[in-house]
Amino acid sequence: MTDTTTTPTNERPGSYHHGDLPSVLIAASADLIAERGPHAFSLREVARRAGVSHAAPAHHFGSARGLLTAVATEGFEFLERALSEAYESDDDPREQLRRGGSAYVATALRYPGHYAVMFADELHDPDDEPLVIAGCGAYERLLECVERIRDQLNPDLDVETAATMAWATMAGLVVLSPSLPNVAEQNELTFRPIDELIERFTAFFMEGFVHAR
Amino acid sequence: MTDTTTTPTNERPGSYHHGDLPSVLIAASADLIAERGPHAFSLREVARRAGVSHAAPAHHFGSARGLLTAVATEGFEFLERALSEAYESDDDPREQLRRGGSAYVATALRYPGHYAVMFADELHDPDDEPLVIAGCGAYERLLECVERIRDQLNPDLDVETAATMAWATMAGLVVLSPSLPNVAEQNELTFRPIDELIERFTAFFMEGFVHAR
DNA sequence: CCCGTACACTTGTCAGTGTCAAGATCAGCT
DNA sequence: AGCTGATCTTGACACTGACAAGTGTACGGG
Repeated sequence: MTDTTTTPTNERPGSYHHGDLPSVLIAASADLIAERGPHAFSLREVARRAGVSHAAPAHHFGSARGLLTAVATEGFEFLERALSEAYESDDDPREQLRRGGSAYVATALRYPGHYAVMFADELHDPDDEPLVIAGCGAYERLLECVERIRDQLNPDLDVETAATMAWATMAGLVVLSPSLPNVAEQNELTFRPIDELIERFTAFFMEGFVHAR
Repeated sequence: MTDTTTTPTNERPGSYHHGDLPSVLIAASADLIAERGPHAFSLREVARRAGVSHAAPAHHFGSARGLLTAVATEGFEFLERALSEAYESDDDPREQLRRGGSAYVATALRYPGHYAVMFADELHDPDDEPLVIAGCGAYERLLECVERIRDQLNPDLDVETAATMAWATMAGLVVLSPSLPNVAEQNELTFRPIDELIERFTAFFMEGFVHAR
C-alpha cells in the first residue's frame, strides 16, 4: 500500500475511469520491483495490483519500457530532492558532502524499486527527455556541492572529476551493499554498517579533494 | 577415431551429443546479454544460438537462474585473473592499485554480459557455492593489494574499509560509464575517458590512504 | 556381438508474458 | 441531445520458463 505523489489522488471506486492511473501504476511498479526484482516486473502483474485490465498500462506508457522509464524518472526526482535537503541542512561543505552521500545511499535503499531501474539502460529509454532532465538535475545538485568545496577549500580542484568520483563511490556502495555482509562473513572480517563506511569514505574524499592538484 | 581425451572441447558436428554444451551455453548467454541486455535473455534464445532444443539448457543448469549463476561465476573468475595479472605487472603498490582498477573496469566492459549478472542478486543464486568462492577469490586479490599498501605506506590504514571503497568506486564507475558521455554533453563539460578518471581516482585514493588515521 | 543402463537431449504441453487491434464506456463540450 | 476524444477492456498472437515424458547415444559387461 503506497501513497502516490502529492497530486490529489482521485480514487473513484465504482468509476470506469480510474482517476490517476499513471501514478498508481508507477507506484505499483516500484513496489513490485522492490519486492521481487526487476526480472519479476510484468505489465500484467502491475495491472493486477492496480485493479485494471492487463492492457491498461500500455495505454498510458506505450510499453513496459515506457513505464519503467517513468519509474526511473521519479527515482531521479526523489534523489535530487534528497540531495537538496541534505545540502540545505548544513553550511560546511565537508558536512554537506557527507550528508549528501548518506542521503544518496539512503534514497537508493529506501526506493529500491526505483533505483534498480535508474541506471539499467536496457530497462528504460536513456534518451527519454524527462528522464534525462531528472537525471541531470540530480547531478547538478552534486556538482554545486563540489563547487562549494572548490571555492572554500581548494581552488585547483577539478570539480567534474571529483563529482564523478563521489557519485561513482556512492553508486558502487549501493551495488555492493547486499554483498557486504556476505563478504565480511566469508573473510571473517567485521561487518561495518553503511553509514560508517560513508563517513570514512567522505574523510578519504576530503583528504584527496583538499590536496588534489 | 573418437579421441577420448579428457579435455571436453570436442565439437562433434553430426553427433547427437554436443561435446561441451554447458560452456557453449554459458558463452551464448553472455553474448546474448551483452548484445541485448539481461531482460532479453531467454533460455530458448540461448538454446537456439547453441543449435539445440529449447529444453536442453535446463537439463544442464536446472533453470534460467542456474545458467545465469554459472555466467556470473565465470565473470568473477575472469575478474580474479585480471586482477592477478595487473598486480604481478608491477612492484609499486600504488601502481598496482591503479592497474588493478583499470583492469577491473576493463574486464567489466570487455565482458558486459558476465558483469551485468555478477551483482544482480535477482538474476543469479547468491548462495551458490562456486559463485561465492569465485567472488571471494576476486575480493581477496584486492585485499592483498591494499594490505601491501598498508605495509609499505601507512600501518594505520583500515584495510577492509579501503578495499571496500576501492571496489565500490570501480563498480560505481562501471555503472555510470554509459551515462558519462551523456552527462558531460548535457552539462557542457568535457568528457574524460575512463582510464583518465581511474588515474585521477587512484591519486585521490592514495592521498586518503596515506593520510588516513 | 549384443544388451542394458546411464546420460544427453528432444518433444509436447502448460500457464504466463508483451504487444497489437478492435470494441466498450465515460467526461465534457457545443 | 449528440458528438468527440480519451480511458479502459476484450480478444488474439507469438513468445517465454518449467515440467513430464519420450528418444537417441555412448559405454561397459556378458
